[in-house]
Amino acid sequence: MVDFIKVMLPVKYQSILEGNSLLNFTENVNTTTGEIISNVKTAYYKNMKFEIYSSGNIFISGSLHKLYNQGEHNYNDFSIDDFLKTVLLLKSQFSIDACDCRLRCLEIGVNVVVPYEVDEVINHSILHRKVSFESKYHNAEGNYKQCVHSQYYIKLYNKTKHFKSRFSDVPDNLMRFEIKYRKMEKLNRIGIYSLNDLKRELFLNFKESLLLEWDNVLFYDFTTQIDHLKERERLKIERYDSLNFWDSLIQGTNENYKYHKGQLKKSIDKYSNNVQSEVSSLIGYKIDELIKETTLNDHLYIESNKVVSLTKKCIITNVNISMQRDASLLLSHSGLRYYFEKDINLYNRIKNEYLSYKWINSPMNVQIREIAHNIRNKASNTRVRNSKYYIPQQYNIVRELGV
DNA sequence: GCAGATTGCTTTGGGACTCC
DNA sequence: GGAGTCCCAAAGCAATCTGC
Repeated sequence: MVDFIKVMLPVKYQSILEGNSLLNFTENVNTTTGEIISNVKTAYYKNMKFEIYSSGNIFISGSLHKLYNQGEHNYNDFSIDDFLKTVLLLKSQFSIDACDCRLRCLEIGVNVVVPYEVDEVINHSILHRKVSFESKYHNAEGNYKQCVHSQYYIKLYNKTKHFKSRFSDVPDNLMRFEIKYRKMEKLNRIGIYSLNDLKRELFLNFKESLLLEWDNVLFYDFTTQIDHLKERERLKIERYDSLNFWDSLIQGTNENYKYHKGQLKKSIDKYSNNVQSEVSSLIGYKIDELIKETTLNDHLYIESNKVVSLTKKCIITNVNISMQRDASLLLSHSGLRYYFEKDINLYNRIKNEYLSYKWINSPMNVQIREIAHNIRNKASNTRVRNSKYYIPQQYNIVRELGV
């Protein structure tokens, strides 16, 4: 959940960092005179930047999430336990105490697999608290959309697009929603001053903030079905998809803006899948998963997972189905429920692939029933198809494999 | 024996294609 | 253009299995 940080360290760390063999500090030098022309020494370690200023100020900045991943990426989940391990890594490798890390900047965010094209979701996010989203590009982060407020930024990323070419296990439709606090006032108000203040219980505040700010996105729902309406009514709703329309409203009275926001909400409730609310639930689930107490030392949890570790895989989805009954060949209800509770990313990937559009708004138990149904349909339809193509005496590799 | 979980098979609906 | 055919995905339904 915690990603980018910028912290200030006390002056005592100058000699500690300069003496650390993992850090190679460099300075800008005039190549003709040999004179040092900058007032800062800089070193890099796995995406983290270490700066020592001649004034005595020392800063570390970068993504803790990427540091945890060897400086490579931040597309996977970064739980509170992973964060705490990374803080311990700062201590063990650089002798940096979390309580000495005075926060200057903090980014919190969450990666969720959404059941839609991420670009569709991002492109229909129009405003955040009356401020429009701008398209941005960053060497390390790729394309993203950002909304600038005086104390914080809101950012939306398509992580699949950004990382898929480099990492094969990036899930499809992976969206990142992020708040970057560039002023500490809001965080100070809830007692966050240093890295050491980022305790488990405070992460519930982060959940609240992320959900609140996602809810504050003015979103035109691209699943809105209004073809059947009279043209006049349809055009009234379609104009809500235009940034220009909302821009003109922002210039006008607040009442008018609120009226149209209300009308947009009504049309979303009436004619769409309510994508924003769906994504909100996914963000909530994901955060709950990231901040829950670790079970790594829980004996019963380890024992129960031993069963799952005896890898027996579904012949269609290729996921582990050891939690189902012994004779199972296909991922079914209990397996899907297991993944819904323990690996929502995987569950959503399976849901995206096997749940038809018709059931997308159905209750969870119905969705699970239909996902399981479609998985066995796939097995059965494949079997029927193959039986047509192969004559009985012919060697059939598909039959041999049991598909 | 019963309820729920799991599976397999048949039927249905719709899209793509061909032919007249 | 529309009738016929093929193919595929999804829905419907019944049978079997499992745990209590």
